[in-house]
Amino acid sequence: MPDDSEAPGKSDLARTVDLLWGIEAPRGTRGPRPGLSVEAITRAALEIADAEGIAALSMQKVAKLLGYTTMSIYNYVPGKEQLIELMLDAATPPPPVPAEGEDWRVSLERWAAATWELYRLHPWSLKVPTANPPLGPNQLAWFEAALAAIARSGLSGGDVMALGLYVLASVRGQAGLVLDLTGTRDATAPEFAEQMRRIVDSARFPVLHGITMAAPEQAYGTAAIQMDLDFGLRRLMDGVERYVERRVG
Amino acid sequence: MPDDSEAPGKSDLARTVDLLWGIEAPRGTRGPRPGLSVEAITRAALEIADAEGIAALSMQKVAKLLGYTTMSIYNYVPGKEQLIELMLDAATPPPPVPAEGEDWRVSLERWAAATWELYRLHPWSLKVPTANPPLGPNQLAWFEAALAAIARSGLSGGDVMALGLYVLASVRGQAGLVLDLTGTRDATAPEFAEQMRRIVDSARFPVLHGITMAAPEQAYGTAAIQMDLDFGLRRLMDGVERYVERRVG
DNA sequence: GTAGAACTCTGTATGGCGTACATTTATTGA
DNA sequence: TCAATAAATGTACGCCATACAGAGTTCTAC
Repeated sequence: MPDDSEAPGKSDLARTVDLLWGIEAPRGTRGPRPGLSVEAITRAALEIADAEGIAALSMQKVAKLLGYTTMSIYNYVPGKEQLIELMLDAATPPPPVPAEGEDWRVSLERWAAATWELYRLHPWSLKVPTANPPLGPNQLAWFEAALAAIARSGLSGGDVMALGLYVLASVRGQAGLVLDLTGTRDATAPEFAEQMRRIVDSARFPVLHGITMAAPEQAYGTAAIQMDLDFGLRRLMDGVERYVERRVG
Repeated sequence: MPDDSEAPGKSDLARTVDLLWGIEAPRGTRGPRPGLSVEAITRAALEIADAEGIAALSMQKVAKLLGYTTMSIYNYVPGKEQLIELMLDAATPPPPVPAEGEDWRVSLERWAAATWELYRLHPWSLKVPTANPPLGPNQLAWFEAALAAIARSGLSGGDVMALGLYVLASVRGQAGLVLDLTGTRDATAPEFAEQMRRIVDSARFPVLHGITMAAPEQAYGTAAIQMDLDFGLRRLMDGVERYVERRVG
């Protein structure tokens, strides 16, 4: 692979974007045929992260899985951080396609559920040390799908973006909270509930106490929080409708 | 410090909770007076993370900052993971106190703004590799404050928790997205906008294209996203009011 | 008063990590 | 055929978390 600082003044961000979009400096014909590829490396890394978590991902493991030495990876990917950004984009499938004439609320709910599922499949993606916002083609397409649904609600430009970010953020946040709870290991929820009971005294945390004592396991199970997400999203969309009605009427 | 596996069957989670709440096995009187403390160690670690980010936090740096050897830290804290959980709780101040008779919406908005500010002050806290949900006294008190505000909206038990988690999640999520944008370094936003312009073509991403081309810098600035958060939260609360009215009326 | 238990702290060592750099090997255009 | 180019390897550095052994300090039990 040729020198990838083709335009010497190119920023890290720009180079990352090139990589994500497969914009490569044209490679010369001399030298040995490359045995690896950015795609193969990304796939291998993804496999490791999905199976063992992001903490277990190392350049050495990726290389070993592919049958090469560690340093050969660096012929294709500038470093671990960029590899992770490639992984994030590769883990994002095409977004759900709304049916013809589907209500915007249904589309958005489906989108949120699909996003949730995505984070469930790739829990590491929430804990990833990244400095850049999502700029890969798949991640952009995913977000575009949310915006397209929201645009059908009657909101205008800036508000569409605002709501899109809000919904994305809330799903991410919920997923993060739940994954903290369930972690890789399953069934920590009961133990968590037990600790809650130990700690949450009624004087200091009256509201929390009331809810926790009533039904702790239920309040903290994965299923419960999935329902919380639906509840919040529905209230949010109710509010949007009211907002649109008021602006129009 | 005495053997901390006092009750041998104690789980990791239980031991972490003990640590967070300062429940220590009573320390014997023999041996040298301890020169360090859990608090001092936590404070030092917090200082490093706030200044240099979580990636720069190492046990060696904490120890050096305190003038001790690396391993002496392990007399007070079982490992790095638990230290991070201590840091998370230590970074959480007492929550804002609502004025007498304050509207629940105002309380919740204030709470959300304060939470936002908290993440702005300690950006590392969003990227932290943690397996446990927040169980420290300060983090619980913070969340209790949100629940207390929401409880005044007229929602009932389970719905209060659902909405509390939803709002917390959305603030966390928004903060995470913004911190990806601005990072530690400031003013990546314009460069980000430039890359967006390069990539977002109108055929593939029509909605995103429309918004981005209209006012890219504005759409991605920190201030803008802060306003997005307010917008989303208001729509959410509108929806809650409608929900409560319907259930009551 | 003193032996030794209990405790803190240090020193050393292990195995892992990301990646810089120099070298070897394979391929091809001149 | 040979210099250029690129892929792949080997070696090395400095960092990391933490296990373990031992040194030094303080108090309890006798």
